[in-house]
Amino acid sequence: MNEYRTHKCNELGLDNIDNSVKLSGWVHRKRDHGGLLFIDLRDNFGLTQLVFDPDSESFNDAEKIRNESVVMVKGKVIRRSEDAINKNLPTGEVEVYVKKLEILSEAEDLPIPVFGEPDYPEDLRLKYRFLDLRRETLHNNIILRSEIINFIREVMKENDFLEFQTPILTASSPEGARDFLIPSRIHKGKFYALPQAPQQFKQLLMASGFDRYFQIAPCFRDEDARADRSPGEFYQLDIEMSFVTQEDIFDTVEPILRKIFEKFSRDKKINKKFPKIPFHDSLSKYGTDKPDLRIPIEMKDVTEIFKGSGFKIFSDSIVNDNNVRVWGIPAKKGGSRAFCDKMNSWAIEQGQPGLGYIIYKDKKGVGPIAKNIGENRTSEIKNLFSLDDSDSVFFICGIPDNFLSFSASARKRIGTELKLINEDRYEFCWIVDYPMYELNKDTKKIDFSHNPFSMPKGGLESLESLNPLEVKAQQYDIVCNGIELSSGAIRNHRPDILVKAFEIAGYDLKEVEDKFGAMLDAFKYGTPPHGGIAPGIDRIVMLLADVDNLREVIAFPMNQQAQDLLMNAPSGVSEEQIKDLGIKIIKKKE
RNA sequence: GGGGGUGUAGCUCAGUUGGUUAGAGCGCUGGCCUGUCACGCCAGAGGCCGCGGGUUCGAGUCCCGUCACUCCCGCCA
Repeated sequence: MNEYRTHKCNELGLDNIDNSVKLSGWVHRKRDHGGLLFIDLRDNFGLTQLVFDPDSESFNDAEKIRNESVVMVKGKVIRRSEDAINKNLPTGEVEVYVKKLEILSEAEDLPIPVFGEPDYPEDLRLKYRFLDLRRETLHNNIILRSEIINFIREVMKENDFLEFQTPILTASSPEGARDFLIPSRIHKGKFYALPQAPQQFKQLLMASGFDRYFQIAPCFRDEDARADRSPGEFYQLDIEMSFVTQEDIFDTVEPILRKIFEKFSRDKKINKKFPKIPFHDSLSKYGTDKPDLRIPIEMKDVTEIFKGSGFKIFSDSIVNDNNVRVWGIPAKKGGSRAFCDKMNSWAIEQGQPGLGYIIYKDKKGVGPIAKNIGENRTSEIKNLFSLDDSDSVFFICGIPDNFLSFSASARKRIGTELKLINEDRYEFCWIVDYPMYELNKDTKKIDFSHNPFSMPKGGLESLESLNPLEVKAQQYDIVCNGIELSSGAIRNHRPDILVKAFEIAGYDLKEVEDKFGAMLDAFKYGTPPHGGIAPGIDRIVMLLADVDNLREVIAFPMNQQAQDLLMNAPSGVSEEQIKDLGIKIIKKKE
């Protein structure tokens, strides 16, 4: 092949017997028998076993070399004897008898081992990320990521999307997350911001007549991290389309996502048609707008059944406050005292008063609640949830807004504990009909609940005639296995409707012109109806790599405190640099 | 900003009711070993028990504080 190798480390087989070959790679593992020495040589592609015996001139070098050193060997491919074949290795039928070994780069003692990839603390893995990245699992995840992105480009191109680049240094925008700011040297006292998403740019590209846009877009938000949220930066498959309705976007994006998942999912199945679940239905069935549909549990409102019943804790609350609801969470095969008590103590740990339940056995319901509400109501509940002997049902009572997130985690907990989750599936759904506005709990003012640039359902008319909290947006999310992949919307491309929409949220015309002048301007000179979506690339790869942490699919991630332990960012800078920018550091006092 | 978890050898972890010299496996170093592929066997080095303070005759162990990492809440149009 070249000066360093004739073959890669996954290539040699019986066809190459007696060939003289050259291989280069890392010393993965040594097995030294004194009179005979084996080295597994590793490169990006695979492993090949090297053999040395004391006759080889390089035997001494090979004995001394440390793991993870980079070497080049010259030798002859020989057939392994029948009992020495390693079936786990694609090259396991042969080995290379080494005549010459040259050390290209010697490794010191390793701070983290590559071979066997034992668990190591994450801060060490991040500090020595280049070693961590050599380890098989992470190495393969990053290769998978590359292949997925490559395939995405192919599929997008097939669907007539053009790929664009948009600015990284742009202007701060008032809505949304905290911006990363870059001080301007030329315009002292002014700042660029890193884009939270290329939202306005992609809409401007539609105004510029490009019809279909996509970008593997870096997005920057200065917010705190989660396991499924990197601090600082992440990538979106950013999509925008002209002359489309919400349905057109579903019809385009759903097959694209299915294609990507089918290609890379190995053995997991994808649901055939992504159900469209209205936001409010999702909340009342699953307690969240990112439901994990692998859990076959749907909650139901059972307030009417408890009203006037003998279970005073619930029936009194219902009478005292119109907004109080009782929800039931069915638990198939959860009808054991041990399980229900376990759930109850878990609920108490979560700061709840408890988690009441009915267990069904011998054709009837048992437990304190069943006793208090009587046989009729107990069997009404049984029928409502189609329950049977050895099933149970849990109850949550209160104001839904307050218990929503608890109900969602209870549902998830029940599903996990009873092993009801089907791990072999990707269950996608669309969440639709998001409310346009919501009431800010602190200020009691009306806020945009999601993207302020979404087109309200019913256009100007509904903004003018409906209670703002009733207005739905042409806004949607796509969710897979309980992970929100993306939000999207049909955009509000009409200046009159846009101004009205902002007016309702308390912005006057001048503010809108100030902050979104370019877009508002563009809309004045002929802009097609358009909309889009932006699925998170990191999360897609995370799902496909079947890991539960984003750092397992990002080559050089930051830790949870938003530090890059490898490059040592963020770091201090010189007085000179600070002065140049015309800014001052306020020292934190101890 | 708040809450939970963790912190003992390079790593993973054990360490009894507060009681002598803090252990094991992996890794590392040295030695032996011609068919291993998680090679094997023998020996050795390696510890501020995260850090600071307190209680006690005595603290890895109890108390207070603090730091680091991680998970979650807030936040993420």
